Amino acid sequence: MNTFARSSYISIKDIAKAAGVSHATVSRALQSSSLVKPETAQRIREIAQRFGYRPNFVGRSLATQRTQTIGVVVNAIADPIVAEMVSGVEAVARAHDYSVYLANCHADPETEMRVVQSFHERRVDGILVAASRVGALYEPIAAQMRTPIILINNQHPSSYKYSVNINSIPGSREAVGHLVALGHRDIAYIGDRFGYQTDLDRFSGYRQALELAGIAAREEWIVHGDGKLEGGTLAMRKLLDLPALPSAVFCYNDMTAIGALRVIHEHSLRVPQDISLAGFDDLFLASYTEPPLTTVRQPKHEMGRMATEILLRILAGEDSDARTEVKGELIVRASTAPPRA
Amino acid sequence: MNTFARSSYISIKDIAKAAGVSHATVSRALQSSSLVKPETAQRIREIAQRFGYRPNFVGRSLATQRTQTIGVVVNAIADPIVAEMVSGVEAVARAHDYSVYLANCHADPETEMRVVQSFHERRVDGILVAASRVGALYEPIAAQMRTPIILINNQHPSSYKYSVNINSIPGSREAVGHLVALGHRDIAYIGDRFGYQTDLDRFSGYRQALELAGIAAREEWIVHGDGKLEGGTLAMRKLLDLPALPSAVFCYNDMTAIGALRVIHEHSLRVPQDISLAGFDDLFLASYTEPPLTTVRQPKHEMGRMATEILLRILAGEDSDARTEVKGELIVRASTAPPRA
DNA sequence: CTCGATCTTGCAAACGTGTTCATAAAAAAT
DNA sequence: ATTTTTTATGAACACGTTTGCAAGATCGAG
Repeated sequence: MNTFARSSYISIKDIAKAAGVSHATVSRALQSSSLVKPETAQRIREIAQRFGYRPNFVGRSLATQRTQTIGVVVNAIADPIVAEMVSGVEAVARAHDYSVYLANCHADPETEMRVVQSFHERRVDGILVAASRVGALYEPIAAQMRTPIILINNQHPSSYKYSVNINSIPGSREAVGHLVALGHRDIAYIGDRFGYQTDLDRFSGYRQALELAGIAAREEWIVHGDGKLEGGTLAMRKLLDLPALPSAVFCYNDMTAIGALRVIHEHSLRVPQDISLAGFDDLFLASYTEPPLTTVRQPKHEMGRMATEILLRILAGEDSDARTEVKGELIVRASTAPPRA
Repeated sequence: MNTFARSSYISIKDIAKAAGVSHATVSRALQSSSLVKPETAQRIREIAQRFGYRPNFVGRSLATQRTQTIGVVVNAIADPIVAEMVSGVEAVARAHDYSVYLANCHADPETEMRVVQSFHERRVDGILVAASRVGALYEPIAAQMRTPIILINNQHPSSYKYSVNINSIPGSREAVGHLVALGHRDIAYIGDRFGYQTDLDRFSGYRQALELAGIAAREEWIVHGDGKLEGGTLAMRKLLDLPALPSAVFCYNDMTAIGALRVIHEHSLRVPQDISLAGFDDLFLASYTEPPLTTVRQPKHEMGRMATEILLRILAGEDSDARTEVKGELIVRASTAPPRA
């Protein structure tokens, strides 16, 4: 046995006894209710201070039916995009005296729902799910649990009542449009076969930009990675093995682009002289690759903040639908240039 | 008002009424206590199932004085090392049915302690602090709170009872030794002026390796960044402005090294032909820089896991001191080579 | 001095669960 | 058939807080 065995903490009753009042009065005094005489309140607060009293949130939660806690479920904590989002969530949560539970679901829908259930059992006030694979299927569940669920970048092909999504279409259209404007006509796309809705959208933007320029898409220039660096390398290898090389490559995300960049260098080709390269997300890293990467900035931190603010608003009793959409901003760096003549 | 207004959930009492037993029996049935007749238990479980009953952890926590929750406080959620550690923590926590609170303290000791307090008020069963600026000062606090605190990479110059630290000295000594073995004698160090204990240790290892080789350290080749990429660039510029250039640079961490790498390239120098470069941490990125970075691997995920396991052991009643130390492993990649003749 | 109005306070119930203790019922032993 | 033992159950309290209600205290006006 060690020294951390639970034994009685000092509670509101202890200081009630010490102050010679009822514990109800102590409770009121500590929340500076106007129902208690100022001097008594002061005296009680001093005693509480002296005793080192700290309120017990568990008891309070049981009484108030509120835990001041929100649960966040993500696919992979260590993913830089996710980490940024969570950082945004945590910032506004703490600013409003909420704590945040963090849990991983490894992109598995069943685990995702199990985690949501576990959050519910802990009676979180609200739940945030990033890159949900469950999407609008939550609507009945949230209603039954009486717990609001907000989705960030819903990956299920459904429109959910409360969500913050990045609309990838204009961003990728703009990125590919930028390549077209530079004079490229042979533009490849490296997608993410696990990217679900997001991959579809980015591919959509790619196609729209080509159509707008009257360029026919070429089947063999559409390949897929896994959204991670490795996948980018494999996909880029496939492209470089082709008889006809594209002069530019638009990638599902920065990680994919970084993988592609590496393979391009391995083949002694130069970016952007031989091949232009663009990504999506604007990871911290993107500005530090060789050359710095042209990409579409996804406001990760911001999106975490927005989702949390929506949640807090719902918890405050407002009931506006909140299908918020953000757009990416094209950031032109050194990895894109006109094609060789 | 929206649909998420709190109103009564179904509780153990509801299904007690439905089953025609007391709520005590239901409680027992649901934790499969041997005190209740198997058939009754079965019947109760079925009714609970049908009612969609989910236990309320708040009530349970109040009764058991346990929340099955651990709090994690970190300096910056989005820091890749931190994210990896948290990922390790979450994995073992969830495997043992613990939930984890995550909070940021932005490397500010006061915020750090405030967060610890807030975790205590929520009656977490234990607390993990990564890169604490408070260190052993927690000993009395943890005792008073009756809540175990485990430190990961304690940054306070004090030895704390429960901690998992990386001992940077052998790792950096090995890294610099590797440079020496390659034939380098002019080796610079780029430190982290906010690195506290860790910076001291890595510098120590550097000096020991030099001493071992009978090389005198040169004041002007010891510069400091901020542990981040930007700091690395500034520090490297300072080195490159010197009349006498080092032939190798050992960096406080990979981020610093990546910054340095960038500046070296800007000056049209090559790594490793002109300058060898080594880092510390083995970030995911380190193997994807140009050239891949020689570095010392810090087992981030592992350290998160270990700390959590220690915590769980303490919570199970064991009371062994646990000053665990891990070592880094030198990973030789392409950024180090013999100096030019 | 009395009466109503206004403060201040305590009592008790509530929140949802776990747990101890006593007792009833059933089973086993005599 | 009676006593002892075992098993199953419920009543009651505990956990720490909030809160509606009522009672008591205080005060000012008449």
